[in-house]
Amino acid sequence: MNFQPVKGTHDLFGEEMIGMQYVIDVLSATAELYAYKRISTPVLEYTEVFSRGTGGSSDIVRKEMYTFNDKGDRSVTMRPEFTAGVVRSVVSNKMYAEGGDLPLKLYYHGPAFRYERPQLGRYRQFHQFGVEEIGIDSPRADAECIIMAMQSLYMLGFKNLRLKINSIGDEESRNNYRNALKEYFSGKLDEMCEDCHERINLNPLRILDCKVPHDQEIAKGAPKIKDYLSEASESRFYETLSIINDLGIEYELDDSLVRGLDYYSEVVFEIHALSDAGVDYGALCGGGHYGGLVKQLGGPDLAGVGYAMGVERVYNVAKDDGLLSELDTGIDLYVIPVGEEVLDDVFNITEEIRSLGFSVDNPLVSGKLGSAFKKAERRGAKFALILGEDELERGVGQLKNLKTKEQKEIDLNDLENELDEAMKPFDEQEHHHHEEKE
RNA sequence: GCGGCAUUGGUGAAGUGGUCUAACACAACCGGCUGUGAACCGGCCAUUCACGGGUUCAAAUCCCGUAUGCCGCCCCA
Repeated sequence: MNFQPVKGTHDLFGEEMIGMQYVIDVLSATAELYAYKRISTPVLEYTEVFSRGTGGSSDIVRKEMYTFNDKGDRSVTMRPEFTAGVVRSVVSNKMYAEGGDLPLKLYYHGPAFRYERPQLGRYRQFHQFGVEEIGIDSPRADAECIIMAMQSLYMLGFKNLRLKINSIGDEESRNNYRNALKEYFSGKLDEMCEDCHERINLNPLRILDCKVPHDQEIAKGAPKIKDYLSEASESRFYETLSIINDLGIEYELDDSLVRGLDYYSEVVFEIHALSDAGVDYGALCGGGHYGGLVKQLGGPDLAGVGYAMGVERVYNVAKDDGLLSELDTGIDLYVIPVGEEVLDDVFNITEEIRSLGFSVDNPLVSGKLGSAFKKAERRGAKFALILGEDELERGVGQLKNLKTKEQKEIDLNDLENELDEAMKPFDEQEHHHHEEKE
């Protein structure tokens, strides 16, 4: 028996776990700065939440979902993305009715599932972090959302981000545009790939996303969405752009950017980053405005805006760029007992130190002093506290700074002050570290 | 879902049909060494080369299938 993890899934532990957690912490902290509150919704939803919410024309819903019937013969799906589930939750709980504190500002993170061919930076079980702002319909809200996405990546230390942005307009704009595209492509369909034959009926916007070179050539001559935007959509788009621009954030207009999910309307965006090593992990972040989704899922006619990030992708680029190299993963202290006789006392003293708020460990069993030091090293301990019979009799311990190798005798009856004193330089160091980052 | 490449111990890997009961290195563990992490020395560490089948006197090495990984397509975070 040699079990492997299920294809496209992987175990998260050690350095990677710490790094992923750090990424999530920074993204969450940024969301909190923008007054967002965390929400957690179920992994499982009724399939209809996604088929109606995420949209039946999207590839995600059409062929990438983990869908099955439960023992009660209900069709359920493991979420392929969060937005539909979060909006469903907003509607189920009538959050919009709660004292009228709109807009709702919600952030989330957790695993999502798509049945795809695994590749670098793409897994079947992967993690998303995202935000949804629901109940406000303003270009300023859209702009704030985009700015927050950029800001949270800057907080992680990213320098070279590419913000791609486009508007796909309101319902009316898109209908007109879709018709124009159908007309343009229908004459050229013979030269185009099979997928595009389907796309023209399902959602002609998606043809613009086609990666087949010849199709791209044809798509270049296609009508542009910007020529079909209603006056309202157009002015709204330029207002969003000017807010972003005023903050000095650079963007790139990309009229082939249409996004794969059906609920988007008006402004849509993606953030890309190549790692310093030149590795392309794909879009780090994607999102946009959605006008009709809340209503589509049975709620009132509320607009929303949001984005989602791929946590693994963000982590991978951040790691390649060395942004995670100084994460502090060690414990404060490792207590080293000398001799079998002191184990009980060491156990109790360790507990006492924990109650003072320091992370501390000891080997629990007696062994060679050298191997205890090695354990301390592997735990990343900043200090070792050596305790033998001699010390315990005198009520003292040998506190050794494992980095500088300096050792001094401390009073065990005054552990709190002694340890606070010893840790001080480390706390300051960490403090500076954070300041540099922000 | 389609196409390409890959898969040797905890890790990096050598090995392209017999000399492979798989080199070398690192790590781990044990001991020399029962109060300070080193160095040194000794020991130990894949009867087995992803899994299943085939070819052959002989296979880690060739062939087929399966699984997984990576790359491209598709799609997306």
